[in-house]
Amino acid sequence: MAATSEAALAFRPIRTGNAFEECVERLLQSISLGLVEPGQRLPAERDLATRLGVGRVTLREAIGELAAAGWLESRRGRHGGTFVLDRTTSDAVRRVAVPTRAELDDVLVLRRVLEIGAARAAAVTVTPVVERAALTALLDECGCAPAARYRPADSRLHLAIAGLAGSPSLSAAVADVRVRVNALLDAIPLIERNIAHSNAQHRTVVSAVLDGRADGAAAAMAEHLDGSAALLRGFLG
Amino acid sequence: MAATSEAALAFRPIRTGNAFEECVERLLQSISLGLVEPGQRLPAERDLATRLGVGRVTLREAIGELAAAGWLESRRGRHGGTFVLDRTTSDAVRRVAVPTRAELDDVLVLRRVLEIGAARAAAVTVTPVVERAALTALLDECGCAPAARYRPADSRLHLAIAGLAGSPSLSAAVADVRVRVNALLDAIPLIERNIAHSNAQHRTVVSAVLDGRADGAAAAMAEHLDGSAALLRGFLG
DNA sequence: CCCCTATGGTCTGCATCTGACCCATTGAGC
DNA sequence: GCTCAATGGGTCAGATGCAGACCATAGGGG
Repeated sequence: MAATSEAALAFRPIRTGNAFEECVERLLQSISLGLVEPGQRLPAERDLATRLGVGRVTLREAIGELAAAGWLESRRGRHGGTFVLDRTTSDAVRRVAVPTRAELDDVLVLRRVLEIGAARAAAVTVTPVVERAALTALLDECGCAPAARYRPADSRLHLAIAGLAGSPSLSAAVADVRVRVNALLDAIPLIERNIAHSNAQHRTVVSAVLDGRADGAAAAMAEHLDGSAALLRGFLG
Repeated sequence: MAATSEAALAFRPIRTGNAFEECVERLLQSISLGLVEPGQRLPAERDLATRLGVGRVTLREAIGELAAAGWLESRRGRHGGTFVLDRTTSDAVRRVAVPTRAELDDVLVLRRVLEIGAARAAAVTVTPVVERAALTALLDECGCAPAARYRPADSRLHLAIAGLAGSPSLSAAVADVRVRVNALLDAIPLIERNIAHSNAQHRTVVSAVLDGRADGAAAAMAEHLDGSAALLRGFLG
């Protein structure tokens, strides 16, 4: 039995899909995580292709697909570029493959470990004088965002907290796991009351982080995540 | 400044190398993490290629490279296969690119978050009656292993603890970060006294996990990791 | 002894991906 | 108004990667 799980670990897949699909995914993720906002311009194709480590043709195919789906728009010329559209129409018909119980547990356990650990590490590392302004601004964005834009604002705040830990790899891992969780959250209703509750918990987390209270930050984050996990298990489990 | 780090996150590379190189890496990792042991047989090429998500030709090139380097040996025929060689000769001339201070911090912070979180989760999930035997066996392996085989035994124990959390994604993340840390550890001397110290800490961690003491397991793991981190920072930082 | 089976070894055709090159478009500044 | 620079748009050759078919080899069972 140990041998089975060790083999699963040793011989797990190297590549999940082709470069084109991964490009589409990554760009969609950047939008849904709020890392690039409506109206904003993406880096130039040549630059972006280099950063993503794919060929320009491949990147262009991905951009083309997202443009056709109404997420992006490309403009030529001197100050042209590829721009993120607003898409408030919320015609996002998300394909939400119903997750297995095992898949749900998998991603929720991973998120718990990563985000609680990141919050704790952030509290230890933080220099409040520098970070207070940024974090409170993100808190406000969460508070003011209309329901349709809540998820990206929420993600940005969480990523900012994780980023304070100072480990790019940790930030990337948190971003990846949030993408997986967001896909699940899109399958369940977004209730106004839950948003308010979340915002209160956000304030508690940020306050603990800024005060350097590691255990407090971890506990507050744990409570926050467990609330969202309970929602997911209730609707999907 | 926030925008910079967000861009770095959103537009980070999709693929780190080609399929062939990643295959070589993965197979080497499986060996160095102790997931496949000397004398053991790998899955048949067709099977392994499917699991890794690469073509059989690509996998064969990777195997060929490792065979040329003395890590693997292929035998044809009815009960043939690809076997892991012993390589106690320790002629492993590891290319150890000296890491930046930033890279060192990056990987150590990530490891801290993942492994402490995993140990805590393991303590909550564990069913001692089932797991006690497996964990104590791995503890013994660590205690008895000659210095040349210590690193794999150590890794197997850590991966087993992480595996108790029940999240394949978490296990994979721990495996990945341990590979990175092991590469650094290979660059510094392996001192007998440190091994003894590590083994004592291992016993404390396993005991806390089996008793279901989450905070105790986390604290013990933190102490263990901080010791190794201090060594790395001392030699490399 | 012969045949069957599970394995590594090899070849071929096709899809994908990449880097390099040139064209088309737009607006800013001279 | 002209020119220039920055950008998207497109094409092509070559490299890489992949699925499938087939061959070669060794051992086990009839």
